[in-house]
Amino acid sequence: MKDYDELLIALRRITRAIDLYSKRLQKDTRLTISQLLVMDAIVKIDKPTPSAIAKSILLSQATVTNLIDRLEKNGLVQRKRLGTDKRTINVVLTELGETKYDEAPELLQSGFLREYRKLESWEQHLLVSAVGRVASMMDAEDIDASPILAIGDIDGGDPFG
Amino acid sequence: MKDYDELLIALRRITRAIDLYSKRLQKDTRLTISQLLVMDAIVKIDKPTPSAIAKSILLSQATVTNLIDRLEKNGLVQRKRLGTDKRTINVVLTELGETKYDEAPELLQSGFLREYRKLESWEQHLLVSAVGRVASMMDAEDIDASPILAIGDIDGGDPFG
DNA sequence: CAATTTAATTCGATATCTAAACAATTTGCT
DNA sequence: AGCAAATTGTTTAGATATCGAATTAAATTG
Repeated sequence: MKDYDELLIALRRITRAIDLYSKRLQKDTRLTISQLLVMDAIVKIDKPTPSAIAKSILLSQATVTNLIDRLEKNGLVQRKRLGTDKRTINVVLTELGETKYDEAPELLQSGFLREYRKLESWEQHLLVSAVGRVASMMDAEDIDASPILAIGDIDGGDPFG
Repeated sequence: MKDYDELLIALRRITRAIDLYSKRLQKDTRLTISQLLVMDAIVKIDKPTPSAIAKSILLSQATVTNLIDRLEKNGLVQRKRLGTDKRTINVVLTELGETKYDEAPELLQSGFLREYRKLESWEQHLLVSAVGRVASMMDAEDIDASPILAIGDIDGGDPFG
């Protein structure tokens, strides 16, 4: 039993719940949470490029490319080269994309939102601030993050190539 | 701007931080967080079968099969049919697996743990309880979870308030 | 103009799920 | 007892998400 076991479990429950919700969304609407976030970013960012989208929703560029691929294949967005810099791509919603976006469901489980909205304002703030605190502690740059020492090399390979 | 945007962002930051840490672990030690959790379960459960492991670490059986495959391929665990019921499989650590398990790093980022351990006990409890609360609200069975309505209905909204 | 930087994509992994397939056991009914 | 039906344990198949590293193409710099 480690001192952080309970926290670890709670975090995994959350991660899993979000994943399962995303999969249910996909089944019902053909859109996952991540795909919806991309569409949301497209709507809200000025000239939405893949890199700008990635930055705004905290995903790697590679992941965003992948999500745009999928959205494009389903006819919800289009890639366009608009600017003078021919490397950059602008992503726009198609008409179908606009429609789906307007009809899009919430990004968190309805059961959760129902509960959340029942809370007193101070309780909501408490939760948000606690979760935000954990997030900050967790994604802070791990500066002394030299290799994790515990483990010797598994395959006996030469560490210096 | 939705009332839960901030929470959503914090949750995504956490999810991502965990994922990135898992990938770094994999690079350094050839083991991911999930794989370590499986090994942990094998050590702690009495006669560890895939289904018992799945239940104990909150993953689907299919995912656990996948993780065991990988651990087995790397020589860390073995599948054995021990009981009278020939359907069930027991998973055991190999000698190498034992060694790696003993040397295994923490399951949360060292930076996080450092911060976390600096907190007063009451603060730790506050965080754990807040995160736990969110987890409960999130993975509660969404009973009325008939299809997600938002899509294409929009004629008067939530039938139950 | 060569070298470097930047934007995007491709590549190769892993994790994760549901649904379907398979195998072995248990149950139920005659 | 005997066999079909239902259940249970595991794996397979087919998706998506996600990343870092390598690649490609275009722009910038020296």
